[in-house]
Amino acid sequence: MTPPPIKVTCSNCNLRELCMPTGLNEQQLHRIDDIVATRRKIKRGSTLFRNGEDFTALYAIRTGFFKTCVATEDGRDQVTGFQMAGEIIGLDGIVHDHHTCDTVALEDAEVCVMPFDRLEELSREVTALQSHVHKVMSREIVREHGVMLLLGSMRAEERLAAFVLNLVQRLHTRGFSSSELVLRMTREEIGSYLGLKLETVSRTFSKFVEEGLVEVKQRHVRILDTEGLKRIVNSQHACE
Amino acid sequence: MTPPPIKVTCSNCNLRELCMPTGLNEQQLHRIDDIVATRRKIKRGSTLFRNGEDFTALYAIRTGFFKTCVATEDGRDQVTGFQMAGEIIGLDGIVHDHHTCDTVALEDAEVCVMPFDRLEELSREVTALQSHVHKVMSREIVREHGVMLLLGSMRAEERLAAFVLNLVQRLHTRGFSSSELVLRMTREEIGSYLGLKLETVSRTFSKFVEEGLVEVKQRHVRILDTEGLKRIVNSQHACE
DNA sequence: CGGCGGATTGAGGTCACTCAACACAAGTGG
DNA sequence: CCACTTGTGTTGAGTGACCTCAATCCGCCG
Repeated sequence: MTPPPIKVTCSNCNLRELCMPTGLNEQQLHRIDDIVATRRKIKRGSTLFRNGEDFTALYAIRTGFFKTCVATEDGRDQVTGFQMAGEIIGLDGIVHDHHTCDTVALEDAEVCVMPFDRLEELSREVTALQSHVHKVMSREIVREHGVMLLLGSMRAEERLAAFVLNLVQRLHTRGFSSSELVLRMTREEIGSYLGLKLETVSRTFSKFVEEGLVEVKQRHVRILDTEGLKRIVNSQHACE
Repeated sequence: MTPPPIKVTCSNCNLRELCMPTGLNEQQLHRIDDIVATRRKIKRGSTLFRNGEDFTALYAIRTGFFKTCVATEDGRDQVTGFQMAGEIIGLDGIVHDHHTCDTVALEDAEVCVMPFDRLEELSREVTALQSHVHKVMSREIVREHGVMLLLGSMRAEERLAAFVLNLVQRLHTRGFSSSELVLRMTREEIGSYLGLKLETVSRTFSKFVEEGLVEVKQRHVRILDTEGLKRIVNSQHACE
């Protein structure tokens, strides 16, 4: 069965700079430790929460990789984001006290459970925490603006280039290579996120390979020409 | 004989239910009046704030109609939303202390300026306000999920139908007709929001007219068959 | 080894785009 | 009052990017 919940502290977590406010004093840091009630492990393929479930907590990803997706009544669904270590998920649930999207682990994962009532309580007392919560939500809004721009005005090549660059950049800030990455999601999931069909994603990858921009072996991607990818992203009609 | 000037406050504002928390007691209500520092009038066509400007306040729309848009370096831009009375704008600015999008008045407008530091201060003391701020931000995140779904997986007719239904529904909750509306934006702005070209928007409107779903005379739209529009939105091709 | 999910590639179709002409309303100045 | 402009909206013809359908391939795992 599940092992007994392990008491963990933010104050000694190496992801602290990613998911918690910085510049706290000793006492504030210890108070923040109380926010994380438990950790929870999620097996690859299973959900952290589903559309319709009660909202009780935000989750900070400790390890692993997630996708979030929304669905229409008629069954279509749309991946709204991919999340990795240090990122916060569950913000969608605040407004109606239940979640409006599914969050699925794309590899075995572990999250810190932060009960939202406790988070609100403490952020009334610790200004830095309050500010942090606001910034986390605002960041998500800005991120989604970027996705809307991508979906609304870019062509396939631009979307995929932007996607790869974004992923590798985020991985880089987490200490990984800035030129190599392993995709944790299928072509279909990439396509759903980018508003493309999986075949188009595949073809576009192949085109990048032909042009010498990347090497692709299944889910392993090596970027050969970062600047070339950037040029694709911000030039509506690549003139070469 | 002009009536004595009535000080406009949140506590006697008829939009209170839309932009402020409900269920406050007398004392809390008066404290909230202090949030609104000033009001600001914005002429049609001019901006409330621009990408890059310092973030200092959120704005509650009292009257008028806005669009927000983001832009790429190479000049393309994307309308990320249309906002009307009672809605809150400026949330994008919180994360980096400066705004990352433009907000333009599509008709003469007036907003309540709510300095964000004061809002944070008061929401540390008034729980209902804190909760409200969180919900406003979460609502924006959920709204954007919906737009991503629209941009990522719907065809032109579905997008436009969803757009019109959304607009008229929001107008209806503000006391306007649920079957008639005046578009405050151009076809091009609608297209930018929906990820379509203006010609496609125009053609799709014409198609709706042919099918007897709506009447369109320039920017005046009368909905003849709400159910028909809804059917277009969630069952265009429900085969998967 | 065979089966299976995921990825690639090809051929053909279609929806939305591009380019272009025209319509229409409101405003401006003669 | 009209001619002219300007901004906006409509419509048509042709094109192209992406989709659909289908076959095949690859890596993984029992």
